[in-house]
Amino acid sequence: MRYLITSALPYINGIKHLGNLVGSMLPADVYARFLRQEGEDVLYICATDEHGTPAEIAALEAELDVAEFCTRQYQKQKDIYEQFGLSFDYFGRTSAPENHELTQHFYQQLAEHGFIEEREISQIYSLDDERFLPDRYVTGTCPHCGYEKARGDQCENCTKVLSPTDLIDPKSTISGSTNLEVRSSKHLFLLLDKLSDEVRTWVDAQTHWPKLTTAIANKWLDEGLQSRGITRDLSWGVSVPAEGFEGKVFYVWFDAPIGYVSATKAWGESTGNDWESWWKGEDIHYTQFMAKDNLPFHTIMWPATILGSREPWKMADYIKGFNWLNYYGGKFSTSSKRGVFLDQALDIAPADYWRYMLMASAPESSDSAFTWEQFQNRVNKELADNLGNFVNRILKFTKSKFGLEVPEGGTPGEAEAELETTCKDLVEKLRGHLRQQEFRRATETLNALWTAGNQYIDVRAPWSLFKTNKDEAAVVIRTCINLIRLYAIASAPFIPHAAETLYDALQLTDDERNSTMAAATDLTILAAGRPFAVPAPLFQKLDDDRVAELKAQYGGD
RNA sequence: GGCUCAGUAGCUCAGUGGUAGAGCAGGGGACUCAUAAGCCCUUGGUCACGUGUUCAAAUCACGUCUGAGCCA
Repeated sequence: MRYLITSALPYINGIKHLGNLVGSMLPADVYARFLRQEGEDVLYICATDEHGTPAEIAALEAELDVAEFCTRQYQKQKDIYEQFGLSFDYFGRTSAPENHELTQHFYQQLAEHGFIEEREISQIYSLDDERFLPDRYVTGTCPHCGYEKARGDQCENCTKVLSPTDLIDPKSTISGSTNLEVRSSKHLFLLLDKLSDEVRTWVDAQTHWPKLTTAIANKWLDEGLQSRGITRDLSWGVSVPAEGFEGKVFYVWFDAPIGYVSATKAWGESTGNDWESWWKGEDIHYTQFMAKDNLPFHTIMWPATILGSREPWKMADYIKGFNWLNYYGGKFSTSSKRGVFLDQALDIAPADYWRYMLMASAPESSDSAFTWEQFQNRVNKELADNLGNFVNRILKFTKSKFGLEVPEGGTPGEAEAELETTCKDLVEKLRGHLRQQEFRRATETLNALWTAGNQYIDVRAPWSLFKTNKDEAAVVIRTCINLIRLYAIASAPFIPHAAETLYDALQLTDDERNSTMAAATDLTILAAGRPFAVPAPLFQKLDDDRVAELKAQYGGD
């Protein structure tokens, strides 16, 4: 079995926030790292989603050509994800040639099998902007309540749904121009209604999906699928290979999921691997990660595209959907700049702190809250006190009493056997949770594993044994140093940078680093006489003053 | 307006028919190797409210209230 993993494609228009990270890329990365460690064949693919009006608008604001804008933003996002330790096998772009080619291919397949229809639709055209405007890019006075900044899709004041032609004194959000007119043009529609039964059959067969995923899929199916436009009058995007559609492109929702396939193709071409077998092989288990707003696209629209293509592309075996991570009661929001963005996060604390904290409070079963106090609490109590301090107390004690080598003498006894049993049980639990992608439970189990070491050392009290029975103390220390290796390996999917620091401190060989966590529960592998170093404390605590400062700076209350 | 989800300990959240749970916070204790960390013990709940189904309800049904979100 090979494991294909994708996380929802981050949109190109700006740096993402913690809410984006926790719901897609981070859990996918933890899962990918875990499976690789288990010796599985893994391919983890992601890409930036680059087409659509918001990208064009953002480029205008930045006074850049849209292609240039996207290239810069792509590089920025890619750098940040690397700093967060996201281990993509390939991080592509939907603007890449492979995606143009495959999008046109999917379209042609759909057209050939009768799932595409041409229709005439009316849209607002801005003469000064020289472009069609999506409904929400037109503002004006609401005919119902008189609110002057009502959007063309809905009035935010009275919540009535509008169409842009309802607005009094409509103008372009982009330029403020009032020089608007209604123009009709031809567009292509994907006949989702004709694919509805096939999609439902597929959804019904997915008995192991999380409740949230199934609920959203069924809701869409029960309401009845409508055909959806897949083209737009824009220049930035994948051109439409059909007569009379010159100058039009595919709508972003159509070409974005194809980015999973096309980025895999780009990976294959750049590494000389057989990319197609990952999408058409029989031995593939495919998992998708995303936040709940993306579930309709991945449970309905994208599967319909694949089914309608009449080609054997791999469909998701498991779709892990996440709820929202809220920031003090409201949503994180890119457009209203609310919450903590990834570049800011890295200025505040190292990546591992965020990785751990976010996975420990991942919004798996319902929306969950981010607060600075909770961040402080998890970092201080769990990372610094439970794990970091354990490493520090062992290595410092060993250095001062025995020197910088694993001490010799004595033989493991009953307490060591008991500890090993506890570790084996907890590691099996942890592996189970990770296999099931239960990330909060996984971090709880990881904490229990760290606690087991603190319990062991407190019961054995090598600081007392050292005075009466040096050999016994040496046994405890050897066991604890092996425990540190187990901790590094078991924690590595969550906190890879800290794990690396521990590998280096223990001066592990490549083989000793690349062990499975199950094999690392043997607490006698690192034998007497091995050298080690004492690293600086693994995690720095956040004090109350710092938290108050962050709350003030980021508006948490 | 329709729909979905949520309401469980001071806080954050687990828990889908069988004696209410975890972490943190609070209280007490023994220890001292360590980033005053760790370990042991412990206080704390009318499971939003009401009615019903059941031998048995946090859990199922209906209704109400509150909050969040989605859709038209």
